[in-house]
Amino acid sequence: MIDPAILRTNPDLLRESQRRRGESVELIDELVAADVAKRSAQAAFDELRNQQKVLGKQIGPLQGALKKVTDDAARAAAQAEVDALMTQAQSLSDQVKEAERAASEASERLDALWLQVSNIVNMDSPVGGEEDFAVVENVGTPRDFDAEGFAPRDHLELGELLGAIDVERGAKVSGSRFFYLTGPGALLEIALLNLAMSQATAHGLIPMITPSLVLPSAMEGTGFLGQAAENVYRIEQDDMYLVGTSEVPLAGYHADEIIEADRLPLRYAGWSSCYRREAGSYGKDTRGIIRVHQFDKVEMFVFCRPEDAEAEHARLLSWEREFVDALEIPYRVIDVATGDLGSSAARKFDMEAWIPTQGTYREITSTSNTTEFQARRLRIRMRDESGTRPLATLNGTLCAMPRIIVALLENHQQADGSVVIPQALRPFLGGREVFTPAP
RNA sequence: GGAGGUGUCGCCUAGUCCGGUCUAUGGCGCCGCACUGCUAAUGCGGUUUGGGUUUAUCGCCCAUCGCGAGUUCAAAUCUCGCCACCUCCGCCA
Repeated sequence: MIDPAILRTNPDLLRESQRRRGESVELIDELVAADVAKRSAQAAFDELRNQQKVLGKQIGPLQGALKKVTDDAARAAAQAEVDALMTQAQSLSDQVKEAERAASEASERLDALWLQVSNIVNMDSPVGGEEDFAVVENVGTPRDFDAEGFAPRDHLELGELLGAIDVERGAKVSGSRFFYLTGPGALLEIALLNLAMSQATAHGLIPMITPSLVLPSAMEGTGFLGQAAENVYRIEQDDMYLVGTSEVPLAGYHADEIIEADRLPLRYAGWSSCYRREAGSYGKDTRGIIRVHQFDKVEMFVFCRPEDAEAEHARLLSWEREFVDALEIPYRVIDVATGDLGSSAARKFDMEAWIPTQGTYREITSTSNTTEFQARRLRIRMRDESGTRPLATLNGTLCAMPRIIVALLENHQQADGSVVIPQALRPFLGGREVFTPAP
């Protein structure tokens, strides 16, 4: 949700943001009208309610006094007075109820519209759709397998050769897009987890293991029930959702809280399974584990002052790069275009790893500055000298297991199908230097 | 899953039986001011959150007693549903 004051002071900013996203500009006009309607309905109710309270305050004492009157004539007079007030109060009560109904309807209409508005884009984000990203930097050099004299195997072939990945049995047990990590594959994930967490704690992030099943409020608050809703698993029987990222439980962690400014920034590294329906991606990435319904991920999440958010965003990106650098994987960083930001992000940087057998870069991390958007929806505020106000939240992938494993296997493979383990990972694999094909 | 109990403005707490000066009591903490060599102590005032009104200050109005409905002229208080926590029982990795 966006600061409602912007609607009154600078609606054109909202219109421009919607335009850049390729979303409805008319929505802002509806919003302006609904905002006016809501305020006037609320004011009408407030006024009537005030009258009702004033009247109510006269009735109580009068009724008390009535009991003490002994003189018959005086009693009748007092009774008449009470009756008159009661009559008045009764008709007022009907009006109050009607005004209250109107006010709450107007308020719900306004809220419903607000929920449709995506975050205001950062004006530095490249404008356009998925293909209109800007490349920020290329890091590392893809290997020249021709020069090395062999054709690279893809990650699935390598994974099966090493006894590390089993998608066939994944499909047998859970259907397509599910997999097992076996033997060295399982050890590799655990090592990656440990490397990620040791880096995260070295930077002062608080390690977290989070719920992966959440209430609708957490899902809605993080903005995943908008355009992204079709990719979310819902447990209908209990009205809960499986999270697609621990961003959801980490953001929700401080919902409804007011955090003292001197505790900020609060930085977390959450570990959880992630579930994605991958609706509408039939036929895409059907081979291997690039696109799966369930995987594990270490996600960074930050709560900070809004004025620090951009610097914090740069910091998250630098930590993502540090991790991928340590794994010696070639990659590029892209500045995601406005049409591809998702509803919550004002700006987003993705890291894309070079995948030799695809001859292209594929997304392995993503870091978003969601400014105050999620904090407003989740009612997370901070308190400093100037009072109480929403804070900013940011998130970034530290290690999404399947895609890191894909990049690792493909980029570090050797002609005989073995895979060299990057130096940084070896301490977490008992000093092992290479994975070799199972006999 | 069953039975019982609890939920009040940062923390603790009064109020709930029996609806109306509850404009929610008191303490702690915190903020401001005063007093005082300094500190401490003391005194006075302030201290939930959100919205509206106001150029702004001051102020005024509305909502908010776990959440939501209901009864009533009027709900912290009565009724119903839900949620969370605690105790006991049952079941369970």
